[in-house]
Amino acid sequence: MAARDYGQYGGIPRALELVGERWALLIVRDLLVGPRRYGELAEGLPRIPSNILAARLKELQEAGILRRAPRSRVIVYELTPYGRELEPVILALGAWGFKALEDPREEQIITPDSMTMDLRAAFRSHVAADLPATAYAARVGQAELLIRVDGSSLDVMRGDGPADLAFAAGPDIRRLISGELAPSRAIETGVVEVLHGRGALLDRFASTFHLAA
Amino acid sequence: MAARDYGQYGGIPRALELVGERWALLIVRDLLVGPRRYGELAEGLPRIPSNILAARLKELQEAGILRRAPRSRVIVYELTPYGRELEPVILALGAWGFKALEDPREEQIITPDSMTMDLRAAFRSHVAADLPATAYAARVGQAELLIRVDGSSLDVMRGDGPADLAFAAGPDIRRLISGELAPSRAIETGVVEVLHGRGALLDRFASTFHLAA
DNA sequence: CCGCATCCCATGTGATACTG
DNA sequence: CAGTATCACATGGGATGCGG
Repeated sequence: MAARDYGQYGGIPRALELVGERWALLIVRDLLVGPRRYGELAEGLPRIPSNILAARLKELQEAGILRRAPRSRVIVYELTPYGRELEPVILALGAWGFKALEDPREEQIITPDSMTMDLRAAFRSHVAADLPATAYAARVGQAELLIRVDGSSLDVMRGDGPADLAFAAGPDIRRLISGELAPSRAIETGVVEVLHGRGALLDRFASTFHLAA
Repeated sequence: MAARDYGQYGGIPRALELVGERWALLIVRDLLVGPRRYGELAEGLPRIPSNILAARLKELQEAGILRRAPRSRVIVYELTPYGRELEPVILALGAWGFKALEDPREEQIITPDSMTMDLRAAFRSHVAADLPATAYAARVGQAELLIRVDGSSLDVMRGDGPADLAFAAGPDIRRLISGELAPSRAIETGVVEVLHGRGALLDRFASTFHLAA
């Protein structure tokens, strides 16, 4: 790539040369959830122009961060091992940015992949380790996620499924994760709507996923 | 700021809105080493145009990441507590990018602040904890650094001073830190020139600072 | 001199249209 | 569906200017 140069020799300038261009880290974020087709990426990044998506995919590929892989007649993009090493960076960045979230603007949407990575960033494995295994089915905006916590491991999948607690919420779920809003209050005020299961399990959810300013 | 929008609501898009613009993270990196004046920042970022530096400083200030602080007649820029929380992000990014470093291009320089943060990223505190306290005086390119390791704590200062080992090196010191080049070979081949002290201490340096692909 | 602001041009980006 | 092509525009880069 060797695109735009910062004139410096060091780890950070080098990283920014590789993934510092606009949209690049969002593409990597979505691919950290799993391999994606071109159209799936475009769908998850609604405002990216197609020429930019194509250009970034080419650059990230040349940088050895992702590869095009043929999967039974269709092509998917997947991270290379080196690309997957960006996970700590993305999680740290997401945790930091999460704390600066304000109320969503009109046009801002929540995608399944973005929600998945935010949950990973907010996941407190040491807390979860002391809690019983739990499955949550969450609908947040457009995103339908099946969240399974078992010991200190977290698995987030798209779609629905059997769960101990099923709930729907809007972007205000951020207030639950930040601790700004207690679980009981979240239900009372309608920020979270319990669809199935004991609402008390939302306490467990809030202690498992927490990211405070 | 609310500059360019990604149309998504989440931690990572939010972070990129705040520090995703070109040069922003390099400014934060230098300020993580310590407060800096406008001219010092410009000196450490040789290729940044002055209008961009001024614009970024204003944006980062409005985002609550840094503040202008008057220090006895002159103004310095320093990180706010929230800005300092970017340190894990910068270190993770630097560690990742370090592994992708190739041979330096002609115009690429090493600045004291960039070298300092790279050393912090490569520092293995658990290794250092088992080694005797050591002070290194390193001259790498333009940068003169005094590196003091004591237990699991690391302190890097600009300038010279008393040290157990003083050495000079070029950008190829990367090969020492990546493990590509053994300390003894580094001295033999002239990659590292020992100025003072026992060359054997370079072994200790290499185990203290290590970042392998 | 330091701390910017202004100007101009090259390049990257964004919206739309289009093609294999 | 998976991208290219085109073109208007915003941003970045480099030189220069300028007030305190």
